Amino acid sequence: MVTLKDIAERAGVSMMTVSRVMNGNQDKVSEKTAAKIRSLAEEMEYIPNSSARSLAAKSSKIIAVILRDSSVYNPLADPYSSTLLGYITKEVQQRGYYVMIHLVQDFSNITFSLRSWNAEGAVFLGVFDDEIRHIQHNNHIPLVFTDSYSNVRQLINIGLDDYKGGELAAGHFYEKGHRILAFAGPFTKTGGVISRRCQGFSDALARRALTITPEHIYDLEKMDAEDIIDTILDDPEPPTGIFAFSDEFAMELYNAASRKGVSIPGSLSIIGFDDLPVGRSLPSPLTTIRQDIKGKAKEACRILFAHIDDPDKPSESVILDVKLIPRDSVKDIPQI
Amino acid sequence: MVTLKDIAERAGVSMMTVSRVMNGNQDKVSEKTAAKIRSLAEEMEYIPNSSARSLAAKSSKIIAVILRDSSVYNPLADPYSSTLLGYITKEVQQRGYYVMIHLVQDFSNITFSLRSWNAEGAVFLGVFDDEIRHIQHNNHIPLVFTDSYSNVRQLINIGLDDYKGGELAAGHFYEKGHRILAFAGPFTKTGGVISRRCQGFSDALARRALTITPEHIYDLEKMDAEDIIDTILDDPEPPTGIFAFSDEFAMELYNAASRKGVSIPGSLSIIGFDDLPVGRSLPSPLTTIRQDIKGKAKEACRILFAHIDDPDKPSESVILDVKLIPRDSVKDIPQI
DNA sequence: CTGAAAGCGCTTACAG
DNA sequence: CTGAAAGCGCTTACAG
Repeated sequence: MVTLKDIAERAGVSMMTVSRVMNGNQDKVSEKTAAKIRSLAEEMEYIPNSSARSLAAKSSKIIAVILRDSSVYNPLADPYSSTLLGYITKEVQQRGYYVMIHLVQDFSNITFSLRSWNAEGAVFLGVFDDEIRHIQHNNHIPLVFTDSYSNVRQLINIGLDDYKGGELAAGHFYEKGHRILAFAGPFTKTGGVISRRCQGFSDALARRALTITPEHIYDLEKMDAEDIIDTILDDPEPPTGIFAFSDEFAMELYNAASRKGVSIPGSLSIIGFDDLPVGRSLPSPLTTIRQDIKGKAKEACRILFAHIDDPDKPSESVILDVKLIPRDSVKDIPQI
Repeated sequence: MVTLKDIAERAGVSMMTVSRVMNGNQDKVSEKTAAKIRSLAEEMEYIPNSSARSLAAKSSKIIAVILRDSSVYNPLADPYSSTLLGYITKEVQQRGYYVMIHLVQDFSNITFSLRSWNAEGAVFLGVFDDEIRHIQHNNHIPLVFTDSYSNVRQLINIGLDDYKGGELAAGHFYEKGHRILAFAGPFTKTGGVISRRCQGFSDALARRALTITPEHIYDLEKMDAEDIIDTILDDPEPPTGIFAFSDEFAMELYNAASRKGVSIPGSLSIIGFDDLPVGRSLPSPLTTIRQDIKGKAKEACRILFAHIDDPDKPSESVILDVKLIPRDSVKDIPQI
């Protein structure tokens, strides 16, 4: 293993000079010496030891990305989370930092890992509302949350205008002539995000003198796509349109409907959320609320690194816009 | 920050004794001292410094997971890769190790990262046939490849019986009365895996006196799902069944067909590969070749850690079995 | 069963 | 522009 010392000896300088050159502090080294050291480093295939740097400089260049784990579920099987993780990793690597993944069930562990590796920052995917306070209290590095709704002040969060997403869906259904609507999402699990989408949806309907009845709010903690279609089939006043909390679930609904002979959008219209590639390829391409996942990753990392550079920067949250993407999964119902 | 030294002082022992207790080498420490140290460590919220341990012991507890990156594509948007990554991460964490992700375009970089962090092992996702030799030459830690076909001896690879997968698909189509078949997959990109699936498919057909014509091998580097359906629609002797290289693409085909009024399996039958959840929820649930992604992750990690424990262990490769899962996307064509 | 010494490869904080 | 000294928090390899 080639070390700074080896290079220093062959260059006839001290370790410090080599260290300075390797770290790009070359304003303080003569260009001649610097060039010599650089070529020597290349020739000798010098690779700096990250552990040693981390120990001495207290700067690890490690960013932890933390996802909620469960014993039954693989968190990276969710396309939204894994896509976001992919973009975040790209952003982090581009800055010369490294990503360590942590799948956690319990948050007492996370402090251990963060501190043990002296992580310089962390990004949390998924919803961790309850634990935010606790996590922030124990970790004094920049912490970026995504999709969190929390009362904690001094929070860095990259979120979406979920409420507006709900409004857009309601508006679109309304314009297309739909009057009885439903919402489907997992209510307990994903916390704030889902309830905001539902709230925006129902408020926007209320403004148009429409109400979404409690029976038309399908809780995915209690039923799946097939159950929903069955329920609709038995419903004396069935909804003509459903707003699904995600494209992935919209697709499940779509397929469950097809299986049971309910045509989309003929008998039932659907609006999804996310605008994942899968929606575009459905037989009737999915009308959806688009969010910019890549943009979310970029913002998360921009803010994260701004805080790493300047720890005293006041915390800043970003709410990204969402957009209605009308495609073919919502039927046009002429009003008499 | 609490260090070994702090605990040692309060316990009235040397750092070495504390170190031994923290690392579980307690056979060499009196139970009384050990208990005292353990409770002190807990009280003081001691968290070992991984960088220091890594530097001193030359054991980092870091496993690198390496995926091929591209400037246009997000490798974690692929459900197979991200699912596998998730399971691998669970396995690694369970053993008290840490996962660092590396998305790489060029393999000269990977040696840098591996060495810099003193990674104890690496798992490669995706296909890296050409570069395997080079990677192995530069890195002398356990390296586990997945889905690789390579001539390199001394290779640790966790693969699948892709050829058999092709045979199973062919056999199933044949039994169901199909006589003109097609294959769809990206030929240049994914290297060996795809061509083995295709070869198994075509060989098994040949054994039944059927040939798959070159025009019926659709290369996804040159066309997409819609193009394939168009081609079939214009085909004087169209295939009645397509074997798609992945469930994800099978779903795209499925939807493209529906959009163009080609009913599945009425006019066109499809067999996928992987058995991802998405296939099960299609209107006609997808017949597919199942692979055990979780099992692949478990095997990869089992072998990886076996080699970390014993570096002289001879390299061992595993070929996991695949299985036909008949569902509803293949039509029964009665033979006259 | 326990400890003193040396060292892992780097950086910080000086001094010149 | 350059370097000698001290130290980051741990483990290895002894010695007793």
